[in-house]
Amino acid sequence: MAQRRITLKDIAASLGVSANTVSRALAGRSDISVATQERVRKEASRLGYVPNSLARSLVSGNSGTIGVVITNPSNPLYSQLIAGAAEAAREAGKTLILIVSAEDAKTENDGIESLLVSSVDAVIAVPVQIDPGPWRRLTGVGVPLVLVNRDIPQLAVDFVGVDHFASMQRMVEHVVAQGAESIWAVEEDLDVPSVASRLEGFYQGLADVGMSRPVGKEIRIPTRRVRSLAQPWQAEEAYAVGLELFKLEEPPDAMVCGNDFFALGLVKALQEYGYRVPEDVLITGVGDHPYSHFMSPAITSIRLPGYELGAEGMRLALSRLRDTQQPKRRKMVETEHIIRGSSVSST
Amino acid sequence: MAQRRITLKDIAASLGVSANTVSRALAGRSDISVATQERVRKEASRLGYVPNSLARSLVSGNSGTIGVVITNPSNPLYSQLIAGAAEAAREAGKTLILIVSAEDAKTENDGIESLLVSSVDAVIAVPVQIDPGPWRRLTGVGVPLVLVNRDIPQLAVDFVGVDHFASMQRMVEHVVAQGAESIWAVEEDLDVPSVASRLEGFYQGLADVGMSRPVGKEIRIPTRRVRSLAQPWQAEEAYAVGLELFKLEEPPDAMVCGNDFFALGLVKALQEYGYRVPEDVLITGVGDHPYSHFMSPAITSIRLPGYELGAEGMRLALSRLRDTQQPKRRKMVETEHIIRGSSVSST
DNA sequence: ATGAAAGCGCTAACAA
DNA sequence: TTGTTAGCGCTTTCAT
Repeated sequence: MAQRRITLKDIAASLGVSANTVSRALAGRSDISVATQERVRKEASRLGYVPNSLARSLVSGNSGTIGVVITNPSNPLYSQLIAGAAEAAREAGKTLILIVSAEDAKTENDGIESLLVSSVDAVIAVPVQIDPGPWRRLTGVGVPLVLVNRDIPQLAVDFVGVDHFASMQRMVEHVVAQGAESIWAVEEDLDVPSVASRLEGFYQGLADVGMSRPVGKEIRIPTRRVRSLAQPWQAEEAYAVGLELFKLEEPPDAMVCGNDFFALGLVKALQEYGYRVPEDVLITGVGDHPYSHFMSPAITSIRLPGYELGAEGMRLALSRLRDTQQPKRRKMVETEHIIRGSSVSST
Repeated sequence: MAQRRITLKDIAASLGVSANTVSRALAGRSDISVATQERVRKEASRLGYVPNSLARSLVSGNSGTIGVVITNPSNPLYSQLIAGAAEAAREAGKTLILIVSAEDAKTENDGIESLLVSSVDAVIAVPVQIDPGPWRRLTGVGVPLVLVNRDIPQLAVDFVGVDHFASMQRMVEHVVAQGAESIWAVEEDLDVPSVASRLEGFYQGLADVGMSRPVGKEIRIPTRRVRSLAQPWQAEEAYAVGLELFKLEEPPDAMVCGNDFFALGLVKALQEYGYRVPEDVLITGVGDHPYSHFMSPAITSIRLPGYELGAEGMRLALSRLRDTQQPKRRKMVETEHIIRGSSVSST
């Protein structure tokens, strides 16, 4: 069963050469005769040799692994990010170590620690905490860090993200153009830059059209950290919050949500109170989740290119691995407003 | 910037003891004086010591890493699997190395190879290929393998999955009870055990109620491997296939789909031809994706506990790590039929 | 073109 | 209780 793995030494012994010769033959170095290279290669594959990257890394000083820290794979944005990062890592021959923080600072810290212990060559992360301290554990020992989607300006590291501010601002303009006069923003209650930017964009959008806070209102939906890992909680929670809310007051004529799950839940809650979407209330989301196109009404949303975020984040990390000194880069990937039935006034 | 990392030797030198003493002090071994332990610990944290797991693994023979091989993170089942596996790994203090095979055998093989090179202690995998060969690369050198959702009986390794056969059989019984007389199965065209089991269950369900193949028909929707990583393709593809299909022939009175995305796309295609769901056609899915409850009509589905699959798979792997000799286990997790509007006859 | 020796950071075995 | 030695598997000098 658990037979000892073949090492360079085994090949060397079997061939009557030194381990060193085997090493260089397999590395394809030019200072070794072609004949020997061939003999070694053949014997290696005959014995089923697999290089031990642990030993190799110990010598070379880099492990060939990249840490990826995300908050929640059940969020389509982040599952696509994983896909993009994995594909880019594969292309580069790097191994991907995954940390799931579950939107929890403690778990994130433990994850950072374990990445340090694992000697990852670089890290790309969607941070939970704004506190730069824990992340400096990485940058402090020279591990390149690339932040994705949520920036921490104090860290001054590479960043790839989307312009949540402008996206939401434009979404407000859209619903205003559709005749909305009373608009609510619906967001998670996370204290993270992406949510903050969208809320700023929300108020800026209102101001742009001469509206002010009285016609705009924030609904913050509490994040359920625990359940979120097993199942996205947002739609159900938005539905429940909506039911309670609409019992007390009339809904506005537009609700711009921070993600499509919220839109989903609110549409259902609204319908239970006899409101129609979009006739009575316009609804928009963010993320363009794969089902949004197929709802009735289809959900207006902002497409966030999660795959690109992951792939580009990985590329930035690999690039910095090659050149540590290059200036910090800040890359924004394009979003796309996809206007669908849920936000198009029928009047 | 990239300052050299602190090693045991640094602490030893700074304290005037041997590296070995430091090692054992930090390991909390009993053969070291409490006073020394305290001194060492304090100095270690003062210097910001982080153990090097590469070196540790090289000595100990196990890396503390578990490989997780999935086909596609954009599939909610597998994104939840990742979450479950990650959480279980975290609890056990293990590091998770992620491989995304993209439903591609070549990519999967490369992934297996890189897991070998990485010296993972164990692997849990949703296999693409039925060919046991590549997987024996792992089992052959004593790396415990746990298969999830898709079994490869020839390998005779630990398995955790769901009973796709019985689930689909029961789903057929359900639509028949709702009055369906002509039923189509809609599946991916993947040659994997899960799909095969559902199709067997489909025909068994028909046979159970005295129906035979003429009233049952298979629609196989081609898997789009490339696009699938960036975005789930199933709903769009099912929609497109549906449009073409219904142009040629009338739909049956029930369609049982292999996943909720297909159900989504087909409902839309049906509606474009003026058919109503569930009045004219009953539709069911598999997976109970997070939006299915919120569609109108809500989609009947089979809940697959992805998080549990991942967590249990990881637990099986860890358990085998502790005891290599224990008998192979085959664990089935419960599914749940969630009957919603899309499959409830209104007559 | 090849071999011998040293060492990456750590732990286990054996001394003292 | 602590230090010394050896070695995990590999690569990089430096000889030969």
